[in-house]
Amino acid sequence: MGINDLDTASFIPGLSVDNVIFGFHNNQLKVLLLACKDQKHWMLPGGYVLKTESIDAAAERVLLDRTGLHKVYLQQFSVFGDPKRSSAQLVKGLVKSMDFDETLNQWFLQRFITIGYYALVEFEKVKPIPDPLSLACDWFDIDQLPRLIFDHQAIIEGALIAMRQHLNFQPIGLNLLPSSFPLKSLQLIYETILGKKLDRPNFNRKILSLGILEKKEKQFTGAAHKAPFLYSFRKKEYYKLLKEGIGETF
Amino acid sequence: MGINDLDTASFIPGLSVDNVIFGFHNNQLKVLLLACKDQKHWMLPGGYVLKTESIDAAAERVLLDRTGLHKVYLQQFSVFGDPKRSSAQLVKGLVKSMDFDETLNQWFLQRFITIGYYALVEFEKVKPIPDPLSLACDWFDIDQLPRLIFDHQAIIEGALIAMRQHLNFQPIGLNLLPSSFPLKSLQLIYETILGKKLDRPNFNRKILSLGILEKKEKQFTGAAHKAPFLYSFRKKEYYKLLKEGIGETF
DNA sequence: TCTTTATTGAGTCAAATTGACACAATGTAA
DNA sequence: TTACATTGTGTCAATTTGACTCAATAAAGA
Repeated sequence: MGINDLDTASFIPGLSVDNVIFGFHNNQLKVLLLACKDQKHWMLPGGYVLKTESIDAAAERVLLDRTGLHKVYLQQFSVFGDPKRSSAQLVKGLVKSMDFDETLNQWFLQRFITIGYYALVEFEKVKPIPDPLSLACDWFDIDQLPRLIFDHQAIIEGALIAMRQHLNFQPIGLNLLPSSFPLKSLQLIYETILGKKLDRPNFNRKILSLGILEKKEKQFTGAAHKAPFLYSFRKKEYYKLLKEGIGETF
Repeated sequence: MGINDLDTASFIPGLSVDNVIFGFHNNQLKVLLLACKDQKHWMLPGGYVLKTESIDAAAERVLLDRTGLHKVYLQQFSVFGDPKRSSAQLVKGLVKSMDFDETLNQWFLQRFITIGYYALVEFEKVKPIPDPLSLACDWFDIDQLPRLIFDHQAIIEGALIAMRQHLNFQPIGLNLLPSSFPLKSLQLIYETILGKKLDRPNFNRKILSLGILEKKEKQFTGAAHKAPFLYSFRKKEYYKLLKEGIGETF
């Protein structure tokens, strides 16, 4: 699809969705980003909402285009609606670096309200696909993000904060990890999201006591130490617990 | 302001905000609603976003218009963007019962995406004010809601679910209660939001152990039983705890 | 005035959970 | 054969929870 084939007339004007796509790899939480054609900024994979489409469907569509993944865990978490969230200057620079016709220029220069979603995907299953507006599509460590366009840095931070608050209500670990995984991976996800270290024996004891994990065979990783057991989620039990909120005392 | 003075040109088309305004009175959680002019439905106080205004500011403006309150606790919780969320039939009926000019008819017939906010207000301070599009403005018990327009029932339910998940992160009790209050009121708020009964002695023990409440004088209510002590929030300590999330073990 | 009633404040106690550790087990590399 | 990094398991005191009692008290009724 060429750039100028973007059929702006079929989209709701002034509204976009942006996806913060999280994956877990090499013991690190990662975010999928697109390289702007100005060669200076990166941006979140985002898109527009068709006039007949639900916003959730729009977010799914964007995710499919960028990752090739269907049926991925997607959670709307916040709307970003500051009138100055996209600096007019930056937009003009970006638009100039593209090869837009007049209609498209107008489209990109309008004020956008964007709906933030975070997506949790299994890293290994993703084949990053750049879109016609970008040069590349790549994963970044959550704590080593490049310079981002507009308020996209704030959107990513918002997603992390939202995840922290959702940790006991949404199946976050389940969707980031492959079907079987060592406990340490789950612990690292919790640590990254909560932004603090957890005691390993205590973490294991607690997570196992919830009865949502099933022990599987050992994994021989080739690393110079004892091989860990693998676990998988007992989905039914996990979802049941999440309904009430895990470990909510009140 | 007359109905046809609504200056649609200055608003972002297709976008609205709806406020679920909660108050606590007579030991009940209540929601502020407006009566539609079709005499059949009630609706959430909502409004549109000015082209130069942030969405948060729009929600504040609506709240001020309806309650007369400034600086109220407002929390965005979800976007409702199903293309069929407002039945075309119902809209036509409503529009007919009004006295709109053609521009306004068009305005109301378009597809709207609405951003849901919940507001927590001190019941006693509110003087409900109907708007030009409605017949009345009144409080309803959360468990005795009237017939509501569009997806407003779902929006209210969404607000409650969001509050349940925010209970340990947002100052929910503080904003619903007057500056001093008996512990039982706070307990009732927790019970309503969580949808379950709590043991009084245990609730008191736990909430007091957090160190966020300050004991004040006794209150003589005129009721036929022992007068309860009043408490007020120690805001600084409360906010400090909320940053980490109250009672989050992981 | 005495009793009844509803509700509050405070306390008990066994069971469960948490936090802070120690220590042995085990795949690879030196 | 040893060293090393990391895993599985265990301990234990301190704290918290859940399920209760029970006395205190403000007003209403007898």
